[in-house]
Amino acid sequence: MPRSFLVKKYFTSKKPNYSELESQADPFSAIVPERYPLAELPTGENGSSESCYPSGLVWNVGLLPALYTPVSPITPSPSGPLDLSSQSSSSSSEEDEGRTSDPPSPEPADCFQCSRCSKSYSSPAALSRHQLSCSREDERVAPGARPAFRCKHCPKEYNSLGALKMHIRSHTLPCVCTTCGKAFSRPWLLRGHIRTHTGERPFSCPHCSRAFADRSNLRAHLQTHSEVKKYQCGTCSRTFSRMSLLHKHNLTGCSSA
DNA sequence: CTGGGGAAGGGGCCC
DNA sequence: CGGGCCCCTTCCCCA
Repeated sequence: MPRSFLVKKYFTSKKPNYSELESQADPFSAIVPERYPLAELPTGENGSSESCYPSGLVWNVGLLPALYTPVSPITPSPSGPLDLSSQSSSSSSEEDEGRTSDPPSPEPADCFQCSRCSKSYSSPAALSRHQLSCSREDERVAPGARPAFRCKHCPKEYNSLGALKMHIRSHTLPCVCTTCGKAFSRPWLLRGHIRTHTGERPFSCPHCSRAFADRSNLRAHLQTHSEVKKYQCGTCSRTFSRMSLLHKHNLTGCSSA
């Protein structure tokens, strides 16, 4: 599956107006809201609240047999699923025609592809990073017993139908932003995305005036206020606020190494 | 070049 | 079983 964050962003308003958000009286209430502060779904001309369609509308459960392969040793049932090659191709063409989160592929394809899951990356380093987690994932999925459900869009396998269904959403991308048409696998991903349109930032830093649309980004930001950061280089003991920074540090060669 | 912010993906857990 | 949320992770972009 193409990963949307590998393609150039096409949203225009990159920097929201922070001043609109600094008026929050109690930053802690914003950090730990009593209820998760759902972004208001756009209404009116920006679209209806149905930007993410209820599962019954777009996510047609009846299609499931066409989307996974039960590989149960008890029920081989080769005649069970539909012709999945045509199914998956029609589905992927559907993604290609607007359901995908990617812009219409003006760029050359990434040429470093994972042999396990077929994801593509633009550099060998990115691919090798991915393969670390991908192989761990395989081991997790199949520590000994063979998983029961296999995705028809990629080689991933799961030992529960629920897990597979969840995964398949990443192919079907049923949650569509009515503002920009971008599609997402889960409603809360769409809600987070909608905040990029509305500028809503419910997660405020208690130490400074910054606010964030995403709790994880706030968490990463909080590391920048900490003297000793979470991720430490084993060689030089330098600490970093993000694992990606530590990884970069290691890639570029720790000076103490 | 580096650090940090923004945006997004996905598995796991809980209800 | 499904939806919602948490948490971690990844990558891009920019100052």
